[in-house]
Amino acid sequence: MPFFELQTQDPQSKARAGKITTAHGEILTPIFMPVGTAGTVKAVHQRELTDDIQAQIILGNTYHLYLRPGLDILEKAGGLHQFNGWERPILTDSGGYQVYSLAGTRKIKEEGVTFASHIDGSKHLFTPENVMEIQRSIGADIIMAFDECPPYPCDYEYARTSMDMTHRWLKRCCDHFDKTSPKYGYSQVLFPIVQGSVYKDLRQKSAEFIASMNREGNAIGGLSVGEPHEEMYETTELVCAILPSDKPRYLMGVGTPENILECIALGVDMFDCVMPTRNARNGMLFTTQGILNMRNKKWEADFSPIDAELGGYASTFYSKAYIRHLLKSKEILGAQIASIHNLTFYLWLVDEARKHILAGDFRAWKNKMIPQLMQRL
RNA sequence: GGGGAGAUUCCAGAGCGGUCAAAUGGGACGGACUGUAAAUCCGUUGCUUCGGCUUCGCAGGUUCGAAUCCUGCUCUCCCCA
Repeated sequence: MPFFELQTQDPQSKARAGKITTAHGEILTPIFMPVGTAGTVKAVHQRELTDDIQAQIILGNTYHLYLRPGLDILEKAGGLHQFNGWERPILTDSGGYQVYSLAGTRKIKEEGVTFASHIDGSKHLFTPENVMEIQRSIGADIIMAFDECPPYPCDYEYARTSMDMTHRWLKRCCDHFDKTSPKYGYSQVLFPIVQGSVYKDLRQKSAEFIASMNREGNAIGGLSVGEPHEEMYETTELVCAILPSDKPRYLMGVGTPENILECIALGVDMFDCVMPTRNARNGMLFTTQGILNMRNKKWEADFSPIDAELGGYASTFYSKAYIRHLLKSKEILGAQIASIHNLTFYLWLVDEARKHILAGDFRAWKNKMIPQLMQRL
């Protein structure tokens, strides 16, 4: 069984539909992957993820899981799947994003990155080699290379130096990955990550290097860190043109519904983002009709459902007024319902995209949907 | 009946002669959030024609100047009977 099967190429864009096969099941692409950093998609049960949201794969995070609960517990459990009861595929990020987000508490060297734990301040060195080991212990189906996600803006010299180091780290990741074995009896694959900030020559060089490593799939990192959308799209387009079309392309950390549809049109197959869950907890709902800030007074007495058209229990059973009440009262159920709804919407979005790719009218559908989905209600 | 404490801007609660339209919380209203240090963070919250103008239980008074000091009144709360 091939890891990736390209099923349809949209005639009017670079959009594709495909199928990824892992030891824990298939993933139909394009796909959105809910983020479950600490072994949980925040505020959402596994059963809700499968039955209501129809998530096909979720993320975990190397840095967070290594610090807590720790590798001994994960290994005793038999890996993350056994530990959290999620039987479908898992992808783990390598901690490369924490090199960016925890910039204040880490130090980068050629050997690796030393983090001061955000939990207790203790020092931990992450190297390409031990990050592979940690991800073997976590047991994700897809694991990520250890990289540096540089900030934006980022001057050319920094971007180039950082990219070169990420490439050297990638070789070390691949070497170590290839000479080690899975710990739980099923296979894992390693995705390398394109860097190079917003510099086209660097991105081209990086994409060529990453493609040459010939792994089962490839990722684009270092975007959606504050750059203008145009730069994000141009960079994604340039990189997608170089990354092989017979392997899945994963755009890390993206994004808004608009970002996702535009990048599907550029040839991206996989996405992840904290936006549907974090923003849900903070009161923002994404719906088929547009974006709602549920804390706004205008929903105070609106007893219509969140999104009747989307369907699904959380989106149709509860009224806007009730959700507003829960969120304003900081009741836990508000975060739960909002998170389930937003993820249901995100999975609906990529499923619709896939259907329209298969039907051959993706581009027209995308152009019609973006203004509708992004309007503020 | 006796003794004591207090009334501050939506609420709680600082302030105790000028630097006070009045700290700090909360609430309310608005905003941010993109490989999660996030159930988090930020802003606004008396009126204004932006010169100022009315506020700190009520009424007087002292003072160059009062939320802050004095007198009376009204109302709360606590303790003992």
